[in-house]
Amino acid sequence: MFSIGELSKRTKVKVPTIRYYEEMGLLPEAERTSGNQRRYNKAGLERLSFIRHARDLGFSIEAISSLIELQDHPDRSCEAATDIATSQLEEVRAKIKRLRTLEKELSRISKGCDGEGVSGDCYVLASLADHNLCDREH
Amino acid sequence: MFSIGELSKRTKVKVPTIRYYEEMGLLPEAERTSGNQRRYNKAGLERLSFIRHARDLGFSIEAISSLIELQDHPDRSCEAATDIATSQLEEVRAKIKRLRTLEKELSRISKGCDGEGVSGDCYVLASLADHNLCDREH
DNA sequence: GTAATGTCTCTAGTGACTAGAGGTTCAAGA
DNA sequence: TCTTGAACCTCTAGTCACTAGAGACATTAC
Repeated sequence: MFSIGELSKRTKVKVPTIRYYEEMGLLPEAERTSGNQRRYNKAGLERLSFIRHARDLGFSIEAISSLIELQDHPDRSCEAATDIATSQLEEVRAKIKRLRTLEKELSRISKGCDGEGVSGDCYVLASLADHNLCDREH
Repeated sequence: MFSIGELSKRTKVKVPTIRYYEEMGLLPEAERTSGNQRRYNKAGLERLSFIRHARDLGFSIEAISSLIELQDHPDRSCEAATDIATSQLEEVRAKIKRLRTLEKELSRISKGCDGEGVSGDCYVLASLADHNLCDREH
């Protein structure tokens, strides 16, 4: 059994974040010492690692809730889990696509001004003011 | 002179968002009718278009504040503007990089399970539980 | 025994909006 | 001129996933 600080060190999840996950129902309510401090065991460590890994991959708290629910019932169909992962993948792909468009446009705009003139002549500011100076939709 | 609803239609920025921008100081306080309703002119339309364009490109409210400040002083050096644009570009590139890593990992994980088994055997859930099943850092 | 560190709960703040309540003003038609 | 209905006003609270801070209590090391 170890403290919340120790759990934090091992998982690299900050202490207030651990308490937050407990409040959100991602972590079960922890056991307590006589002085009311939380104590964790290996199961707690594994669950928090799971959460942290899923968060790192961009899953929402809600999605992680569903994934944990499934993990706790190994006999259920895992269709929901693969659905969640697939839609997360699609979201990531959509974000990449959008960011790539932004990147091209920002890169073009940035190159238009070396920052050595005055703002009245600045191509960056002019581009933002007038959408027609843009190459593509964004 | 036209109403906030008309401005909203022309810029495709929602009415409450326009009021929010005013509160944040991005838009100057609008003129009012005797009945206290906001009225805008061409200058207001142009400024809001500028803001919307910058937001679409991912600039923060704070960054836009600085850009507007420069726009209002055409005689100042535009170095700050190019700096802001460049760092926005770098941020976008960093995000893309991270998302690409996530995409690869999520794609690999998703392919590991067709969703037809039970969750006890699900590769998606197993991968999340055990970081060692991952190909790379993320 | 004492001091330092860790932990507790609670409230409020972040960014960029969005939603809703409850009330007022405007523009158009009768 | 009157009425109706849409648009507008302010204010508060909610979103997401935390983060910061206050003030009090617990634990650990010496």
